[in-house]
This record gives sequence, C-alpha cells and structure tokens, in this order.
Amino acid sequence: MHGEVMVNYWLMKSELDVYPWSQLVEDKTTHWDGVRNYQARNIMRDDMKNGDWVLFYHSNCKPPHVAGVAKVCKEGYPDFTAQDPESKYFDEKATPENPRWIMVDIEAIKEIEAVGLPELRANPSLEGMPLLQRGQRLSVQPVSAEHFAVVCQMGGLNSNCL
DNA sequence: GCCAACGTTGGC
DNA sequence: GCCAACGTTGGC
Repeated sequence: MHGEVMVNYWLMKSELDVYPWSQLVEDKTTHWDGVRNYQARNIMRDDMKNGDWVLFYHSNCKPPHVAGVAKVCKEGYPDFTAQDPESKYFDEKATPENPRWIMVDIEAIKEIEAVGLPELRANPSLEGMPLLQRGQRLSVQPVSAEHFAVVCQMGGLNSNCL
C-alpha cells in the first residue's frame, strides 16, 4: 500500500541444552533444523521472510525465558538433516524431490536481559500472546508487533533501536 | 518425574 | 474418515 516492506514477528523455541542463544551468538547465523511439526514447517515455508524479527526462546529450563532477538536471514529451504541417515532428525520419507521438512536461517542480532515465562504471564499487555495460551507447544509461532515490542522492553531493549 | 495437551499413525 | 493407541512437547 505504502511501498513499505511488511515485516513480521516470530518466536522460536530452542531447548537450552540443545542449542542455546550463546551458541547462536558464537555462530552468528544458524539453520533452524529439526522442526518436525507441519504447522511450524508451514510457517517457515510460507510466512517467514528475510528481515522478519525473531524472539529466541529457551525452553526446558527454569524458568523458560526469552534470551535474545534474531532476524530471518534465509527464507525456507529443505531441511537437509531429514535426508541424512546419520542425523537424529533423519526422516526416511524425505527425498530430494519431496524434502518434506523445511528450515530457515536466522542471525543473532541482540541479546536482551532474560525475560522469564512467569514475568511474561504476569504482564497484562501480553494478553493473548500465543506462547501463553494453554496447551500451546508450537516451536515456531507468530508474535504481534505490539507483543514483540513489549517483550523487548521487558528485556531492556527499545525495539525502535533495532 | 509427572502429566496435560496435542499430533501422528494405522487398523478398520 | 473415524478413533484408539501411542509418541512428543514442555511447563511444573
């Protein structure tokens, strides 16, 4: 409409002991392999675009928390680990013709002060955030622009400065 | 370690 | 296409 590029916001979960934020900082960028859920795959395949912002979330730790802000730097392409028999993410149904699973690359942008799940739950301005919904367990999920800004603020980062 | 909430699989 | 059994996620 106004010639502006539409930017979207996402939250991606990583288990702290599998791939922590500190590792992404060290690597600078990484490919988000191992997602084996169709809903999450479809988001990566269809919706995530270069330049989209990502909240990097640590799950399976106490407390679970948002640890940093990342950015999509490569759009959806085949998750090659699905075709690697040596990989723990191997899927015999994945082929070069039909890769079945998709990943994106993300790039570390900015660390924030850890914002714990209890804090997130306690903040009224985050009402309706998918992460906080009962029973949700999608490892890649949408975040509204407003919620993204609030979470950054809670972590000591003014998202306007990104 | 428990278990609620899903998602997937496969027999019918 | 239903649905029971099973597997996984992930907070607690």
